[in-house]
Amino acid sequence: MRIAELSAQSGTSIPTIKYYLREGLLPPGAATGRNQADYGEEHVRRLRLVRALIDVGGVPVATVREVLAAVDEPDLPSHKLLGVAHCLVPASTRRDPDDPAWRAARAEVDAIVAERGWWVHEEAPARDAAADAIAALRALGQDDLLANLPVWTDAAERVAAAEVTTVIARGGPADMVEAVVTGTVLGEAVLNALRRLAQEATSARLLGATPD
Amino acid sequence: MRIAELSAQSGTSIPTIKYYLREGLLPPGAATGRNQADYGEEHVRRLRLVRALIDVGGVPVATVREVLAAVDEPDLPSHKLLGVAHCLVPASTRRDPDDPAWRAARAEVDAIVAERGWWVHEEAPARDAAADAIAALRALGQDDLLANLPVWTDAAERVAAAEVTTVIARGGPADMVEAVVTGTVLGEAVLNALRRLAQEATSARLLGATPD
DNA sequence: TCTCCTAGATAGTTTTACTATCCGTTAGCG
DNA sequence: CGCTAACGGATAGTAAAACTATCTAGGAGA
Repeated sequence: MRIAELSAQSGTSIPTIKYYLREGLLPPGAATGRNQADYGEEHVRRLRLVRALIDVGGVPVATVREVLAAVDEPDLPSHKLLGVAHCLVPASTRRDPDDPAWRAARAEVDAIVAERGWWVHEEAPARDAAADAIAALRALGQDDLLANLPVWTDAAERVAAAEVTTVIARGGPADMVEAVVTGTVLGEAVLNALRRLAQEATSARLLGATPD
Repeated sequence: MRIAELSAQSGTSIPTIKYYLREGLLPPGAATGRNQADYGEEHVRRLRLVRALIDVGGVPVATVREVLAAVDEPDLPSHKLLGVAHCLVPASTRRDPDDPAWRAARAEVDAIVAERGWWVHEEAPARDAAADAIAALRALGQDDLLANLPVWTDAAERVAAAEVTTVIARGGPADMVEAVVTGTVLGEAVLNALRRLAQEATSARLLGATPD
């Protein structure tokens, strides 16, 4: 198919598709002439993935490129599957690893990981991301919210167990890595939205709200 | 204190503080002259909250302003506490409420809410956000990941119960609404990071990864 | 008095994610 | 065969967000 049909099928404007081609988010179509190229079903599929990551997941274009490069890696060993998701943890600007308060938060994260018997790289970006949030809560004097850390950890453990099982149930490595990416990003979006809904429901129940 | 000390105590540059003042994220200091103002401890505290929401939570400046306006509302009824968090659900651009696939996803969300006996506003933005993510997963043909919906819902329910209990345990309404904001945004950051860690740990366990 | 700081206003910068225009080429229709 | 509309590729322009810099006066403290 030509670019007009790719645009029609995906609901993405032609200039945007050209932009994604330039940025390497979409592989070029098969050239059939000096100024003609042929796009296939895999382009429609890839374009849908890109739009989902950007629109629903809020992933920056540059990060999508990194992730897709990993997805396209032909022989990705299965124990490195999750490594792809590391690209998706935004590395915070202005984090000060020398700040004692931050180091304490990071130690708290490491303690949780050790206590649960989790096997996680020492340099996993998610450790730092968790420390950032915990340090922020402490700095704001919201220690009582941190009392929920075990509940959050339990929830994370259960959810992760189900998700990883789903990924492994996939056949080939290509399907698995795609499940990792979509599961990480879109699963997070679903979970966060459900958490908001459950919060509203719980507060309505406990505070006895009435529909106005 | 004057602006230089506010800047020093918060680690935020003076131009940025002025920007936040202009944008209404920070209340003006008490004027002591035509070009002098006095800032207090509450300004330091507010500035820390703003930075946490922006840096750790990734909340846009405009949204922070909305949320803080609600936080400063003097007599917020307790059943409207959670309404403040609604500002924090980003309203997706390019969502098509007439798309049958999206309507199906939205119906799925409504079914979950009904089945759990949750009491949630019909127009809650989180319903639409959940539908967005579910519709995206379906469009990508990742139906097996959606088999985890009950697990996600369970996790959301448990986490929300703990969090709302913490909020209610706070004394005054001002403390409660601050717990809602920080708990929603920073709690989400903690939970997402822990989920990533648990995913890596689970995959290492199930796939038998070894540290290289 | 002299210098530095301050509040407030205005303008400039950087990054991100597109969007528009132009150019030579080519497909497809009559 | 000729014509028009679409194409691929390149380049330039735009819009929003989040700062950042400069300017103008007017105090504060030594």
